[in-house]
Amino acid sequence: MPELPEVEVVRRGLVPHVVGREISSVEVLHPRPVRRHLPGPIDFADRLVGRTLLEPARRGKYLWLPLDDGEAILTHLGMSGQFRVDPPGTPDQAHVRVRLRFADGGPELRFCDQRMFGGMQVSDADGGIPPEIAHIAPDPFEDAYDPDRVVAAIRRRRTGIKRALLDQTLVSGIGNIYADESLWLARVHYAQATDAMSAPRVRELLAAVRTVMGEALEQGGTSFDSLYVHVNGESGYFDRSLNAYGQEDLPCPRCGTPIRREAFMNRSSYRCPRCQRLPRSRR
DNA sequence: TAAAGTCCCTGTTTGC
DNA sequence: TGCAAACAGGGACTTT
Repeated sequence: MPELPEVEVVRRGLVPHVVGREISSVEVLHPRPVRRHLPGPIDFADRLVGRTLLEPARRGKYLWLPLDDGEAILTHLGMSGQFRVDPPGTPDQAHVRVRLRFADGGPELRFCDQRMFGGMQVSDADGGIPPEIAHIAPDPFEDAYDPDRVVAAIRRRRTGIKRALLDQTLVSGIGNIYADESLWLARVHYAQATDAMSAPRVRELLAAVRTVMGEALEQGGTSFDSLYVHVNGESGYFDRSLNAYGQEDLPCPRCGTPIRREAFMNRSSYRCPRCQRLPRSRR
């Protein structure tokens, strides 16, 4: 499931394959992945033909391919989206939804998405951040990221800390996996009340977020059951480094207590029942 | 199956 | 007190 590190790996992987290439044709094989492009699939295709791609950019889990006219192809991988680069004529892998062909006759770009939570749309980005994602906060690796502001915003909330970490308008790029891993590293319970956390504690947790996602990035991202792969089809290795997520009943690497899985927000949360305890309520 | 991330809807709280 | 805006939480969407 692609979160920030996986999306960044994809972005870097795309750079040598798309920059400076002119799109010659676009094939939309399923309407759902372009559902956010309100003028429809035909307009989506028409708008792109003849355009040249610039260097891919990213904020949080969103990735966009800027075009030479200031617009951009804004994409989100959802939970199973992939970009694949393959020579023309290569048999399609499963779930190819959109295909871009290029004027140079070289490898084509395929957007594959089994579960179709992801999507693409042409955005009037005007050379900057697409307006559709202007409400998304900077991610921890951007220059615009300001930890002080994020700490303050989190402490103003009245909710559980994991819910706040997953709120892309506070800080972007964090999904279920890295939320659990960061909470484990910082020894924080997922349900910890945000307004009861000290500023240094929140700052510590945000530092853990950066640490965890930075390490994942170095290892090429996390991979699960082939849902996330590099543009060449290879998967990342960070899943071998997970300490909490998906580790139910396995010993906590820190204290040996079995990791527990609990339902939270219609999802699973993994935590060490010893390292990550909920403090007694202050109210 | 259960699992994922985002959007949308609803209900509540806050601020002027 | 009244109203609008912001916030919080839950479900839908989709596939295997």
